[in-house]
Amino acid sequence: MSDKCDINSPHEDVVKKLKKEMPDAQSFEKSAALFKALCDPTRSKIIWALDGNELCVCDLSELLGMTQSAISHQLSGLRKANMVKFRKSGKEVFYSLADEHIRIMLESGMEHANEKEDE
Amino acid sequence: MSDKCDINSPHEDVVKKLKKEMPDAQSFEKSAALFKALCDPTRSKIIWALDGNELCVCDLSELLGMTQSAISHQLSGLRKANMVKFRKSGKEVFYSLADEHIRIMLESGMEHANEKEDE
DNA sequence: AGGACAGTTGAACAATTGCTCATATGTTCA
DNA sequence: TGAACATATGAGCAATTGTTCAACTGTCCT
Repeated sequence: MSDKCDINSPHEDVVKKLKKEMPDAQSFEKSAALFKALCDPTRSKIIWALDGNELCVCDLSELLGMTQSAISHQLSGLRKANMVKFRKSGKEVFYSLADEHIRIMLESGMEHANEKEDE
Repeated sequence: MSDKCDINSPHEDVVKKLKKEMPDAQSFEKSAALFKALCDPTRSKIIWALDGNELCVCDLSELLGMTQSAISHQLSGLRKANMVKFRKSGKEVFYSLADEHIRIMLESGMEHANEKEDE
Protein backbone atom coordinates (compact mmCIF):
# COMPACT_ATOMS: atom_id res chain seq x y z
CA MET A 1 0.00 0.00 0.00
CA SER A 2 0.91 3.64 -0.02
CA ASP A 3 3.65 4.83 2.23
CA LYS A 4 1.17 7.43 3.35
CA CYS A 5 1.98 10.59 1.50
CA ASP A 6 1.93 13.96 3.14
CA ILE A 7 -1.26 14.06 5.16
CA ASN A 8 -1.37 17.82 4.95
CA SER A 9 -1.29 17.83 1.22
CA PRO A 10 -3.44 20.52 -0.34
CA HIS A 11 -5.10 17.63 -2.13
CA GLU A 12 -6.27 15.79 0.90
CA ASP A 13 -9.75 17.23 0.60
CA VAL A 14 -10.04 16.36 -3.06
CA VAL A 15 -8.94 12.81 -2.38
CA LYS A 16 -11.44 12.52 0.43
CA LYS A 17 -14.19 13.83 -1.81
CA LEU A 18 -13.22 11.48 -4.63
CA LYS A 19 -13.17 8.55 -2.26
CA LYS A 20 -16.80 9.21 -1.43
CA GLU A 21 -17.88 9.80 -4.99
CA MET A 22 -15.98 6.94 -6.53
CA PRO A 23 -18.24 4.27 -8.05
CA ASP A 24 -17.76 0.84 -6.54
CA ALA A 25 -15.16 -1.56 -7.86
CA GLN A 26 -17.80 -3.57 -9.68
CA SER A 27 -18.81 -0.62 -11.84
CA PHE A 28 -15.24 -0.22 -12.99
CA GLU A 29 -14.96 -3.93 -13.64
CA LYS A 30 -18.08 -3.86 -15.76
CA SER A 31 -17.04 -0.93 -17.87
CA ALA A 32 -13.57 -2.41 -18.23
CA ALA A 33 -15.19 -5.59 -19.55
CA LEU A 34 -17.07 -3.53 -22.09
CA PHE A 35 -13.87 -1.86 -23.25
CA LYS A 36 -12.05 -5.16 -23.28
CA ALA A 37 -14.21 -6.28 -26.14
CA LEU A 38 -13.02 -3.31 -28.13
CA CYS A 39 -9.37 -3.05 -27.22
CA ASP A 40 -8.21 -5.67 -29.68
CA PRO A 41 -8.23 -4.88 -33.43
CA THR A 42 -9.50 -8.33 -34.39
CA ARG A 43 -12.43 -8.07 -32.04
CA SER A 44 -13.26 -4.52 -33.01
CA LYS A 45 -13.22 -5.53 -36.68
CA ILE A 46 -15.61 -8.35 -35.91
CA ILE A 47 -17.92 -6.01 -34.04
CA TRP A 48 -17.69 -3.45 -36.83
CA ALA A 49 -18.62 -6.12 -39.36
CA LEU A 50 -21.54 -7.39 -37.30
CA ASP A 51 -22.93 -3.90 -37.00
CA GLY A 52 -26.14 -4.29 -38.99
CA ASN A 53 -25.12 -7.58 -40.54
CA GLU A 54 -25.70 -11.12 -39.51
CA LEU A 55 -22.62 -13.04 -40.56
CA CYS A 56 -21.36 -16.58 -40.25
CA VAL A 57 -17.92 -17.49 -38.94
CA CYS A 58 -16.79 -18.21 -42.44
CA ASP A 59 -17.79 -14.77 -43.71
CA LEU A 60 -15.84 -13.12 -40.93
CA SER A 61 -12.93 -15.38 -41.56
CA GLU A 62 -12.81 -14.34 -45.18
CA LEU A 63 -13.45 -10.68 -44.49
CA LEU A 64 -10.64 -10.39 -41.96
CA GLY A 65 -8.27 -12.77 -43.72
CA MET A 66 -7.90 -14.87 -40.62
CA THR A 67 -8.24 -18.50 -39.65
CA GLN A 68 -11.72 -19.79 -38.97
CA SER A 69 -10.37 -21.04 -35.65
CA ALA A 70 -9.02 -17.66 -34.62
CA ILE A 71 -12.35 -16.04 -35.39
CA SER A 72 -14.26 -18.74 -33.59
CA HIS A 73 -12.13 -18.30 -30.50
CA GLN A 74 -12.76 -14.58 -30.47
CA LEU A 75 -16.47 -15.07 -31.00
CA SER A 76 -16.47 -17.47 -28.12
CA GLY A 77 -15.08 -14.74 -25.89
CA LEU A 78 -17.58 -12.19 -27.14
CA ARG A 79 -20.33 -14.72 -26.55
CA LYS A 80 -19.24 -15.28 -22.96
CA ALA A 81 -19.33 -11.52 -22.46
CA ASN A 82 -22.84 -11.37 -23.94
CA MET A 83 -21.68 -9.06 -26.67
CA VAL A 84 -22.87 -11.21 -29.55
CA LYS A 85 -25.68 -13.66 -30.05
CA PHE A 86 -25.94 -16.46 -32.57
CA ARG A 87 -28.38 -18.50 -34.53
CA LYS A 88 -27.64 -21.90 -36.02
CA SER A 89 -28.86 -22.74 -39.45
CA GLY A 90 -27.71 -26.01 -40.85
CA LYS A 91 -23.95 -26.17 -40.88
CA GLU A 92 -23.60 -22.47 -40.41
CA VAL A 93 -23.77 -20.32 -37.32
CA PHE A 94 -24.86 -16.74 -37.80
CA TYR A 95 -23.60 -14.16 -35.40
CA SER A 96 -25.01 -10.74 -34.70
CA LEU A 97 -24.58 -8.04 -32.09
CA ALA A 98 -26.37 -8.67 -28.83
CA ASP A 99 -25.49 -5.38 -27.29
CA GLU A 100 -26.54 -1.98 -28.50
CA HIS A 101 -23.98 -0.31 -26.25
CA ILE A 102 -20.98 -1.91 -27.79
CA ARG A 103 -21.99 -0.70 -31.24
CA ILE A 104 -22.29 2.85 -30.02
CA MET A 105 -18.99 2.64 -28.17
CA LEU A 106 -17.12 1.32 -31.16
CA GLU A 107 -18.55 3.99 -33.42
CA SER A 108 -17.61 6.83 -31.13
CA GLY A 109 -14.25 5.23 -30.44
CA MET A 110 -13.44 5.07 -34.13
CA GLU A 111 -14.53 8.68 -34.56
CA HIS A 112 -12.46 9.92 -31.67
CA ALA A 113 -9.43 7.92 -32.68
CA ASN A 114 -9.50 9.48 -36.10
CA GLU A 115 -10.07 13.02 -34.94
CA LYS A 116 -6.96 12.52 -32.91
CA GLU A 117 -4.47 12.99 -35.75
CA ASP A 118 -2.26 14.88 -33.36
CA GLU A 119 0.43 12.50 -32.26
CA MET B 1 -6.00 -18.23 -43.85
CA SER B 2 -9.53 -19.32 -44.54
CA ASP B 3 -10.11 -22.65 -46.17
CA LYS B 4 -12.28 -20.77 -48.60
CA CYS B 5 -15.83 -21.14 -47.45
CA ASP B 6 -18.65 -21.71 -49.84
CA ILE B 7 -18.09 -19.21 -52.64
CA ASN B 8 -21.76 -19.13 -53.50
CA SER B 9 -22.76 -18.20 -50.00
CA PRO B 10 -25.72 -15.85 -49.89
CA HIS B 11 -23.40 -13.59 -47.91
CA GLU B 12 -20.78 -13.21 -50.56
CA ASP B 13 -22.18 -9.84 -51.58
CA VAL B 14 -22.29 -8.56 -48.04
CA VAL B 15 -18.72 -9.63 -47.45
CA LYS B 16 -17.62 -7.94 -50.65
CA LYS B 17 -19.40 -4.76 -49.68
CA LEU B 18 -17.93 -4.83 -46.19
CA LYS B 19 -14.47 -5.36 -47.60
CA LYS B 20 -14.80 -2.14 -49.53
CA GLU B 21 -16.29 -0.17 -46.69
CA MET B 22 -13.99 -1.46 -44.00
CA PRO B 23 -11.77 1.25 -42.48
CA ASP B 24 -8.06 0.57 -42.85
CA ALA B 25 -6.15 -1.46 -40.28
CA GLN B 26 -4.65 1.67 -38.79
CA SER B 27 -8.05 3.07 -37.84
CA PHE B 28 -8.82 -0.07 -35.92
CA GLU B 29 -5.41 0.01 -34.27
CA LYS B 30 -5.98 3.57 -33.16
CA SER B 31 -9.39 2.98 -31.69
CA ALA B 32 -8.14 -0.19 -30.04
CA ALA B 33 -5.39 1.87 -28.41
CA LEU B 34 -8.00 4.28 -27.08
CA PHE B 35 -9.99 1.42 -25.60
CA LYS B 36 -6.88 -0.18 -24.22
CA ALA B 37 -6.50 2.73 -21.84
CA LEU B 38 -9.93 1.95 -20.46
CA CYS B 39 -10.02 -1.83 -20.39
CA ASP B 40 -8.20 -2.17 -17.10
CA PRO B 41 -9.96 -1.19 -13.86
CA THR B 42 -6.87 0.44 -12.38
CA ARG B 43 -6.41 2.63 -15.42
CA SER B 44 -10.06 3.53 -15.69
CA LYS B 45 -10.10 4.48 -12.01
CA ILE B 46 -7.11 6.71 -12.61
CA ILE B 47 -8.81 8.35 -15.56
CA TRP B 48 -12.02 8.72 -13.62
CA ALA B 49 -10.13 10.42 -10.79
CA LEU B 50 -8.27 12.74 -13.13
CA ASP B 51 -11.51 13.84 -14.72
CA GLY B 52 -11.59 17.46 -13.62
CA ASN B 53 -8.88 17.06 -11.02
CA GLU B 54 -5.18 17.51 -11.18
CA LEU B 55 -3.69 14.90 -8.88
CA CYS B 56 -0.24 13.79 -7.88
CA VAL B 57 0.92 10.18 -7.92
CA CYS B 58 0.64 10.04 -4.19
CA ASP B 59 -2.99 11.17 -4.21
CA LEU B 60 -3.90 8.49 -6.72
CA SER B 61 -1.95 5.95 -4.75
CA GLU B 62 -3.94 6.73 -1.63
CA LEU B 63 -7.27 6.98 -3.43
CA LEU B 64 -6.92 3.62 -5.10
CA GLY B 65 -5.17 1.92 -2.21
CA MET B 66 -2.33 0.85 -4.42
CA THR B 67 1.41 1.08 -4.44
CA GLN B 68 2.86 4.32 -5.65
CA SER B 69 4.98 2.26 -8.00
CA ALA B 70 2.02 0.48 -9.55
CA ILE B 71 0.31 3.81 -10.15
CA SER B 72 3.44 5.31 -11.61
CA HIS B 73 3.82 2.43 -14.04
CA GLN B 74 0.25 2.84 -15.22
CA LEU B 75 0.69 6.59 -15.58
CA SER B 76 3.78 5.95 -17.62
CA GLY B 77 1.72 3.91 -20.04
CA LEU B 78 -1.01 6.52 -20.24
CA ARG B 79 1.67 9.14 -20.82
CA LYS B 80 3.13 7.19 -23.72
CA ALA B 81 -0.34 6.94 -25.21
CA ASN B 82 -0.79 10.71 -24.80
CA MET B 83 -3.80 10.20 -22.59
CA VAL B 84 -2.46 12.19 -19.65
CA LYS B 85 -0.17 15.15 -19.26
CA PHE B 86 1.86 16.16 -16.26
CA ARG B 87 3.36 19.13 -14.54
CA LYS B 88 6.19 18.96 -12.04
CA SER B 89 6.12 21.09 -8.96
CA GLY B 90 8.86 20.51 -6.46
CA LYS B 91 8.89 16.91 -5.39
CA GLU B 92 5.44 16.27 -6.73
CA VAL B 93 4.21 15.50 -10.22
CA PHE B 94 0.68 16.52 -11.04
CA TYR B 95 -1.20 14.55 -13.62
CA SER B 96 -4.26 15.57 -15.57
CA LEU B 97 -6.15 14.34 -18.59
CA ALA B 98 -4.62 15.25 -21.92
CA ASP B 99 -7.39 13.84 -24.00
CA GLU B 100 -10.97 15.01 -24.09
CA HIS B 101 -12.03 11.87 -25.93
CA ILE B 102 -10.98 9.46 -23.27
CA ARG B 103 -13.04 11.30 -20.67
CA ILE B 104 -16.14 11.06 -22.84
CA MET B 105 -15.53 7.42 -23.63
CA LEU B 106 -15.10 6.46 -19.99
CA GLU B 107 -18.23 8.32 -18.99
CA SER B 108 -20.40 6.67 -21.61
CA GLY B 109 -18.73 3.33 -20.93
CA MET B 110 -19.60 3.53 -17.26
CA GLU B 111 -23.16 4.52 -18.09
CA HIS B 112 -23.63 1.70 -20.54
CA ALA B 113 -22.06 -0.86 -18.29
CA ASN B 114 -24.47 0.04 -15.53
CA GLU B 115 -27.56 0.13 -17.69
CA LYS B 116 -26.65 -3.39 -18.57
CA GLU B 117 -27.90 -5.01 -15.40
CA ASP B 118 -29.16 -7.88 -17.49
CA GLU B 119 -26.64 -10.65 -17.12
C1' DA C 1 26.32 17.77 3.36
C1' DG C 2 22.67 14.55 4.74
C1' DG C 3 18.08 12.74 5.48
C1' DA C 4 13.37 12.41 4.16
C1' DC C 5 10.19 12.35 0.74
C1' DA C 6 7.92 11.97 -4.28
C1' DG C 7 8.44 9.82 -8.20
C1' DT C 8 10.59 6.81 -11.90
C1' DT C 9 12.48 2.79 -13.62
C1' DG C 10 14.08 -2.00 -14.61
C1' DA C 11 14.09 -6.77 -13.46
C1' DA C 12 11.33 -10.54 -12.24
C1' DC C 13 7.14 -13.09 -12.02
C1' DA C 14 2.56 -15.00 -12.52
C1' DA C 15 -1.37 -14.46 -15.17
C1' DT C 16 -3.60 -13.55 -19.33
C1' DT C 17 -3.93 -13.01 -24.29
C1' DG C 18 -4.27 -14.23 -29.17
C1' DC C 19 -2.99 -17.28 -32.19
C1' DT C 20 -1.96 -22.11 -34.39
C1' DC C 21 -2.54 -26.83 -34.90
C1' DA C 22 -4.94 -30.97 -34.38
C1' DT C 23 -9.02 -32.98 -33.29
C1' DA C 24 -13.98 -33.30 -32.28
C1' DT C 25 -19.01 -32.33 -33.23
C1' DG C 26 -22.69 -31.81 -36.04
C1' DT C 27 -24.90 -31.06 -40.61
C1' DT C 28 -25.74 -31.87 -45.56
C1' DC C 29 -25.69 -34.53 -49.51
C1' DA C 30 -24.49 -38.27 -52.59
C1' DT D 1 -23.22 -44.94 -44.78
C1' DG D 2 -19.41 -41.93 -45.74
C1' DA D 3 -17.24 -37.79 -47.67
C1' DA D 4 -17.23 -32.83 -47.39
C1' DC D 5 -18.03 -28.93 -44.98
C1' DA D 6 -18.89 -25.32 -40.95
C1' DT D 7 -17.85 -24.65 -36.53
C1' DA D 8 -16.09 -25.48 -31.83
C1' DT D 9 -12.64 -26.58 -28.69
C1' DG D 10 -8.42 -27.97 -26.09
C1' DA D 11 -3.45 -28.01 -25.82
C1' DG D 12 0.53 -25.50 -26.60
C1' DC D 13 3.25 -21.39 -27.23
C1' DA D 14 5.13 -16.76 -27.65
C1' DA D 15 4.00 -12.26 -26.42
C1' DT D 16 1.98 -9.01 -23.45
C1' DT D 17 0.14 -7.43 -19.04
C1' DG D 18 -0.11 -5.82 -14.23
C1' DT D 19 2.08 -6.00 -10.18
C1' DT D 20 5.99 -6.17 -6.72
C1' DC D 21 10.50 -5.25 -5.19
C1' DA D 22 14.70 -2.88 -5.07
C1' DA D 23 17.36 0.65 -6.60
C1' DC D 24 17.75 5.13 -8.48
C1' DT D 25 16.87 10.45 -9.41
C1' DG D 26 15.60 14.75 -7.97
C1' DT D 27 13.76 18.12 -4.58
C1' DC D 28 13.20 20.18 -0.13
C1' DC D 29 14.68 21.14 4.49
C1' DT D 30 17.83 21.44 8.32
